[in-house]
Amino acid sequence: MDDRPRYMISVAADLVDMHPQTLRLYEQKGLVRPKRTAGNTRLYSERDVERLRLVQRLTTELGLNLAGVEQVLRLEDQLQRMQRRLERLERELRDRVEAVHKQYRRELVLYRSPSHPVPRRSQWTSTS
Amino acid sequence: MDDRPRYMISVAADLVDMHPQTLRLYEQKGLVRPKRTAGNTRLYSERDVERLRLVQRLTTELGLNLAGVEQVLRLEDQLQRMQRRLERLERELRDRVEAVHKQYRRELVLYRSPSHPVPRRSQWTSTS
DNA sequence: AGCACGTTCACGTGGCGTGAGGGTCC
DNA sequence: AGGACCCTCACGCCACGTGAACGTGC
Repeated sequence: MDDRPRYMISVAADLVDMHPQTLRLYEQKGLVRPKRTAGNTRLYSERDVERLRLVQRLTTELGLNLAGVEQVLRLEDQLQRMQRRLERLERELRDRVEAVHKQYRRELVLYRSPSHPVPRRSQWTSTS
Repeated sequence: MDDRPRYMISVAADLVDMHPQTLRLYEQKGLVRPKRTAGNTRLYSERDVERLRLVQRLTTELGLNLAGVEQVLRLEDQLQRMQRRLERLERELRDRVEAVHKQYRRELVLYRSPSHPVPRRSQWTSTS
């Protein structure tokens, strides 16, 4: 949650076990964007460090070059947004169906005949 | 639609303007899987050629290495499957809501009072 | 004053495209 | 028999990680 910039480059490099020069290279390629102090010193946030770890996994374990890392980061971001949209849609499906049921229950109370009581909903909702 | 293997390697290489040796390299890395004749000659399908073009775009235009291409192909495939699932879910949402409406319309016909005609649906569906 | 930061340049390694050599199939 | 296929090996280039040199900030 608290994601303020805090680590200068040597600390960040230690945290992810990489060469400081490598971190500078990654910034130059636009893969991480650490903040800077007034004196131009890089400050890496926890999120920056996490991204560094991801880049490290992609390069050392999977052997991607930096152009590939950039594309993979882009696609994974896109995938994550689509994932969220999908979950939202699933929730909406449940809610909308429920809303329609509620609505009709209200209407039935208004319009039903006194001699014909409204049956329980569970008896006339067929779908699971 | 018709996607039979048909191009031997020199023809496929001409089609995508690449070196035949490069195509063999891509197969070795598992990026394309052309069929073979009984005499062990590679035969590329239209789909194979299309994949070659994609690999070409990723390598020459975007500068990925082959490990990166592999990951990007995997992610794009995943993205496409998720896209289809999303469309399916959107359709389902519409259909389910409609199904509930239909169900209640039937019920209202059965249970309404003769002195209280059922109002038009457009009047008691509030949500957009 | 000293140490870690900044940038730029140089070097080594490895991936990848391409060509050559030699064998096999139609 | 010739040409295009197969495979393996070799070479050159470029990306990238790393170190050095040198200047600047705390």
